[in-house]
Amino acid sequence: MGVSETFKALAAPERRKILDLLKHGKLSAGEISKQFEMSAATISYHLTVLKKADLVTESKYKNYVYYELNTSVVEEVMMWFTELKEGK
Amino acid sequence: MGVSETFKALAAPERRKILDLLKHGKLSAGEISKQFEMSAATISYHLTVLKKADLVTESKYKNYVYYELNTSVVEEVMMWFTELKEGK
DNA sequence: AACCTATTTAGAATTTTATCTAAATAGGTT
DNA sequence: AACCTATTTAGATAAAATTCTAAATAGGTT
Repeated sequence: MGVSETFKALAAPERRKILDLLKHGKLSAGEISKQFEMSAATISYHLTVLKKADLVTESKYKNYVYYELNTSVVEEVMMWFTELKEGK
Repeated sequence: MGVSETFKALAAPERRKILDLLKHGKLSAGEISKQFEMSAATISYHLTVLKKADLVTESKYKNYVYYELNTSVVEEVMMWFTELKEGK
């Protein structure tokens, strides 16, 4: 829930790719997993990191787990950058 | 020189604090170091990380090394966020 | 040259991350 | 209930990041 977790989450290309995939809407863990070479367990790990950083939210339907981009945290980090740039 | 390096560099609170210190102008490695409990060697390490991420630039004067914020990379990362948010 | 101050580099120890396989859990369907 | 599919958790291993102390380098001053 802190800025460190957010940046840490964004530091891995795999996780940024996941966010990119989610730009156009919800996807299940499996649908996300298919876009990578890594094991489903590893993708699950990356999804957990993104979830802890509040960059995605999850919802369940049947035996699927859907992930969705959480743009409010993106706003928060943009704010951080703006303040850095403006020397506030 | 990549987005990963930038985010990785920003993920540590010590390094974000260094950037904050540099918001109002150049500081030498020693002046920065004084603001932390850590050894000068460790701060030097963090400065190297920031330098590799292009978040700071360095210049030498006498036996001092001055560090300065590099705002152009900040712009670049803001762009990345904007595209994520706008779903481009 | 000898010395002093500032900073970085080297090497070691510790912690954190990332990945895999195998097993566990959860929800349907037959 | 038995089974199948989707996903996560556990445990192990390997790699990367963080920190320290001690030594090396760089630039002045005396």
